[in-house]
Amino acid sequence: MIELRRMTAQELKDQEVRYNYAQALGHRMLTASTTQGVCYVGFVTGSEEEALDDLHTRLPHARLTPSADEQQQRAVAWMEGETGLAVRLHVSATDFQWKVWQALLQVAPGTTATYADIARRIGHPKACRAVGSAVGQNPVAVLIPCHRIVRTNGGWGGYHWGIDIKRCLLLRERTNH
DNA sequence: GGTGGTTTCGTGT
DNA sequence: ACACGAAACCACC
Repeated sequence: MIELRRMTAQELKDQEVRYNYAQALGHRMLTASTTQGVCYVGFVTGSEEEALDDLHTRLPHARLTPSADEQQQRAVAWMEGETGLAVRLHVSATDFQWKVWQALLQVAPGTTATYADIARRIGHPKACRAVGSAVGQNPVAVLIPCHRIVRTNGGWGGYHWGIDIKRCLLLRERTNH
């Protein structure tokens, strides 16, 4: 069970964020959290510093401290298949991004949806391109399954952390479900 | 089946 | 006000 909680503008402005590196899905990952929940999950595709840069880009006002906590550990366990635990997410979003990310949570494991599907589902049937942008800005990889969104014409679409990782995630889910 | 130009809309500047 | 996307559509070859 994934609980999605939205940061207020005030929370975004002055935020204590703890971050920690972990191993999941056969990759090195970076997780981060506020006192309210997990605010970032990303793949470490290069150096740890580069991964931290990506986190800092998404939360420019956060005060980053290296530290682990229970919500981060739950997120990692969830990715490894322990989906019984509740994981609380705490993310900053525009109204449009909020609708898109909630729609992503409705896409079941082992299945995919297209950018146009998501556009229809949130009531903006022509905003497929804007949906693409919003999907790409998802700060919580895997738990908010932006990797399950593909192109109408059958293409893979893109992936913030590299198309190879997206393919791995989809192939893995396809065989496990 | 593949390519290229056009449409479309939320964001960051 | 303007340019840019993790897109889609249509025409044309």
